Amino acid sequence: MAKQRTFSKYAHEAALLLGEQIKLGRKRRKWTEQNLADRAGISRATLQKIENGEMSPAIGIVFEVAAIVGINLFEQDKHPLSKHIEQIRDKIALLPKRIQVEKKVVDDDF
Amino acid sequence: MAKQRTFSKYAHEAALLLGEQIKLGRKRRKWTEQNLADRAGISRATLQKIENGEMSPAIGIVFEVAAIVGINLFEQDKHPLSKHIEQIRDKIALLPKRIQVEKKVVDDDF
DNA sequence: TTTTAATGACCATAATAATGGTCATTAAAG
DNA sequence: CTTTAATGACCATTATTATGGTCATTAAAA
Repeated sequence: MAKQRTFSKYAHEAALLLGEQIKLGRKRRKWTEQNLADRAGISRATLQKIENGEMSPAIGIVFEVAAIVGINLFEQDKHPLSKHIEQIRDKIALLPKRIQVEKKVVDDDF
Repeated sequence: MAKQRTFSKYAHEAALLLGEQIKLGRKRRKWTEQNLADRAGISRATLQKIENGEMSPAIGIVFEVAAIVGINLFEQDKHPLSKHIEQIRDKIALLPKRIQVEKKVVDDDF
C-alpha cells in the first residue's frame, strides 16, 4: 500500500501551475505529447503526469521539460540563475555553519 | 545499471537554486536538517538531496519543503497561484484541443 | 460523413528513489 | 580543551515511480 503523503494546498497549486505552463508552452510550439516526451527523453505517461500537476515526477525531469518548452524558472528579473545561486550562497555564508537546536523557547519572528 | 539521463545546464541550475533557497530558509528559521525533515515528513537523506539540488527527488516533496520554509514559488507579483493557474488555462482554451503534427516544415518563430 | 491520430486513462514490470541506519568530521558550546 | 551534536556522505532494503503498452474517445482533417 502506498504511503499516504499529504501536501499543502500551496505545493499542489505550484505543481499544477507549472504543469499548465508546460502544456501551454507545448501547444504554442505545436508539439504533441509524444513529440515533447521524445525530446525530453521520457515516456508519454510521465509527461502526462507532469502536465496534470502530479506530485510524483522527479523535479529534474519536470525542470528539464519546462526548460525545453521555454519556461523561465525563478527568473523574475534579467539575471541568470547562476547569479541567483551566488547571492543565496553569500547569504548562507553569513549564517552559522551549524544550527544549534534551541533548548527552550523558539522565537520565530522575521 | 542506472539509465543515464542528461539534463540541461538550465534545469540543473534551477534545481540548485531552489535547493539553496531552501537551505537558506531553513537556517534563517534555525532548524536543523532533521528538524525540517521531520516537519516535512521525509528522511534527512532526502532533504539533503533536495538542498544539494539533486534532480531525483519528487517535485511534490521539494515544493512542500519549499513551502514549509516560506519560499514563494512562481509568485513574482501579488496574485495567488490559483489566479495564475486560471490565466494559463484560459490561454490553453484558446488553442486547438489537439495538436496536428506538421507534415512537412515546422515554423517555430515566436 | 469517414478517416486519422492526439489525448486520457490504466496496467504490469523494470527502474529508481526514499528510507533508516551508520560513521567520520568538526562547528559550537561548555 | 572537552563535549555535544549538526552535517556530509554512504549503503542495503523497501517503497515508489517511469516505462511501454493497450484501449476508448473524439478533435481535426479529408
